Amino acid sequence: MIDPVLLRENPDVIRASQVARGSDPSFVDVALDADAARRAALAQFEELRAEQNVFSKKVGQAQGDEKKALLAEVAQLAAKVKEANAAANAADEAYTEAARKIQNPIIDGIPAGGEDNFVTLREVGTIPTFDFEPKDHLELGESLGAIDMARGTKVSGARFYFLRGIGARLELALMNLALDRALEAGFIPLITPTLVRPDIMQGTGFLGEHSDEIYYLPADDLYLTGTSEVALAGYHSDEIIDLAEGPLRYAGWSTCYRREAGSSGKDTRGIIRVHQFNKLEMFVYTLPEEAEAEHDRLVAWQEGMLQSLGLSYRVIDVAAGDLGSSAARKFDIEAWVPTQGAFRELTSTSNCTTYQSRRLETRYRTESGKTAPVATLNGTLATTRWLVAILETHQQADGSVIVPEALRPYLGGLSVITPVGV
RNA sequence: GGAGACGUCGCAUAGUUCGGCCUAGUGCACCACCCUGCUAAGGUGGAGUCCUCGUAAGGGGACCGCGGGUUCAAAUCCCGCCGUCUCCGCCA
Repeated sequence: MIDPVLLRENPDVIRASQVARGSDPSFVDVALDADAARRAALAQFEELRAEQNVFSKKVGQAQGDEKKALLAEVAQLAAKVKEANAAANAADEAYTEAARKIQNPIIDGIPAGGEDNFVTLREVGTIPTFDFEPKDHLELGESLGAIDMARGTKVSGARFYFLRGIGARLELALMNLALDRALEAGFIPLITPTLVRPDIMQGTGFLGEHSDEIYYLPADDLYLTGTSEVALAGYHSDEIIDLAEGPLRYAGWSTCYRREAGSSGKDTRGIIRVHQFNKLEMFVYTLPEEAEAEHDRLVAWQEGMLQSLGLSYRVIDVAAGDLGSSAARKFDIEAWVPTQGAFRELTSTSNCTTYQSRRLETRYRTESGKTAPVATLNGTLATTRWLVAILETHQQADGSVIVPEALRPYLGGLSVITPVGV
């Protein structure tokens, strides 16, 4: 939800943001009109209600004929109040609807344009080269006994898989490494619910543009979350939180469920794009003026992970048109996937400024004692997809894979994964 | 799934019988000041959230789990929903 004060006082900023995103700037004017109408309707209702309150008090004290007279007088007023109340409610809803169509104003200076207009901030690591024909992650995963796609499909359908043996262990090792890093940085670990109620799904903004992507259980009126961000954002909804001791940083682990409805035919091979995977997500509640610095810290923690795993990657500043509606800026980190000859997204971190917290009503107390919306940020610290880059990057000619040193302590010191007997 | 009880301004509670005396009382915690010399107690005052009008001082309105209804008037009566607790049933 956008800041209504910004809308009223500085609509041009929002218009410019809408244009940069490739969205419709006319929503701004619709919302402005709706805001004015809403306030007028509210004022009218409140005036009538005040009048009615005065009368009601008198009626309560009056007796006999005087009471009768007052009741006659006030009867019409009651009808008017009811009408004005309905009008004010309708106007308020109209405003909310209009305001929700406006996306979070982008942070000044981020690239304009769509998916292909990102700016590469830096490339880190050397792109691996092989003096043999590298295998892709699925071929490796199958020969290592780590990924079983066929049985995943048998049991659950396309885009489902089993991680088995070293594959299962590797994923747990990765998650544990990420969790330890998060703990070092002061994050509070959370294992989150993956089924949430409609109001939380709505509040986090996922029911809008992502609604096709979401699994829904009609018998229970619950949604399966595609990321623990949903539960983490809902965690402090409707609360006034204390930021005096610094930001609240949570590391949420959960399984994530995605329908991948719009991506048929894309990434059908292997575990790059699947209906179910695991993720450790960072989520931060902080002061609005701290948000950009925190955003940089989140990227730094992500880069720390990728570097420890010996992956080659680039950090991109995602263009305005490719942002979700809640994000004011987004950095993706993409790792080199050798058999694709391309960088593929492994992490994503968004600065949602106060947009998300306004919807969910998460506030803090300013020094003057007033409440104000907090800023929220989120970012990936590890997901199942990372196994793709790890396996492919560290493969050797004989089909074995070298375990990155950072993961070895979590695998009982194992340094090389070798193919299982075929 | 069945039966019952309950949901009040940070926490704990009063108020719901019989609608208006509730501008929602009290205790704890909190803030300021006073008193007092001592790991404390006491006194006085203040303080909720949200919207809105106003340069301001200061007004007005909404909020007693959520949403409707009855009424001149709802914390209080009626309906629906959500949640919590207890007992029973079922159960990976």
